[in-house]
Amino acid sequence: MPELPEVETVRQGLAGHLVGRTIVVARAHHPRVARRHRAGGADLCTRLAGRTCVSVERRGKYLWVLFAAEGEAPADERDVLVAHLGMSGQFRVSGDLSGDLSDHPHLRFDAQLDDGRWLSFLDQRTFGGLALDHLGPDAAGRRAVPSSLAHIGADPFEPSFEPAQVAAAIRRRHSEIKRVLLDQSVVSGIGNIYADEALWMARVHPARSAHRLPAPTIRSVIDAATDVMAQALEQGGTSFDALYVNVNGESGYFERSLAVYGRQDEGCRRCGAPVRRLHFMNRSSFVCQRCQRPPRPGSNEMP
DNA sequence: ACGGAAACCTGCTGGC
DNA sequence: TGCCAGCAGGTTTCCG
Repeated sequence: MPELPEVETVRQGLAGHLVGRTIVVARAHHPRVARRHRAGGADLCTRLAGRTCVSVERRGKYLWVLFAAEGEAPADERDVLVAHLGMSGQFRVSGDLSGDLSDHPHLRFDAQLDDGRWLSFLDQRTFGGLALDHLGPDAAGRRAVPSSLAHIGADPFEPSFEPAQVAAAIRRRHSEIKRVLLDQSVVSGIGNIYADEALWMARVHPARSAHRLPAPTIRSVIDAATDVMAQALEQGGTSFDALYVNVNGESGYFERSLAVYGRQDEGCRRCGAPVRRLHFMNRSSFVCQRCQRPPRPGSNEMP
């Protein structure tokens, strides 16, 4: 569910409530919420108690809370709480529209803060999760990120993101362009919705070979992805239903702006031809078949 | 290295 | 009304 704009909306909301706050007590309510924390949920909660939040950061679809140093850990090795929302994760802060969540059927974790508020993590499908980690250098050596995220590439909103370099990396892949866009190690933050929107904007069919696309075309796909995610962020992200909401329990409004995603058999907003739904990589892709021409079978498109 | 499929989950929708 | 298949915005892992 949540892609970069939705996760960034959550990050901003969390930062407003968590920075400067200390965790009084933490509780895990479902075993899967801490499955990435090797020592388990009880250990996670014990270690979180007493920690003070310094900042909330993000790369791609991952969030992390940076804690104030305990002892003499160097600044670039500090402890963090890493979070991923998976398909249906939500962070909520009490005092918002949601009221008391302690009996919510999807409550997986919560923590009381020193201002009396509760931070709650709800997750219907339990693909999301939390883990304690520490900072370390990323693969490019450009930014301190949680050690478990070292393999994730920079996202388009990071200062270290170099569109030309990323375009070249994409072009080296002998794979379909949509598959490469969804590979978080190349560029992070893009999911199924914004991949389809970016490819539509750039008039590129998702099954085209990344290797055979002209460099300027790949660049235009990257620029389109950046633009569409920036526009979505301005509107608080994309919400189809109550599964995606910000920390106050409110929906985003970008759904009404989507050009192709979820618009099967409706008219392309550019040329009016019907939007088609393709089954691709075990998921759905939405394309305008007039604007986005498929690779010709005889073109040696996928060598 | 690449493509495909399955795994991890719950819940909703639509067809019969 | 009930049942079942299909589907959902993500990531990881295995297999050929």
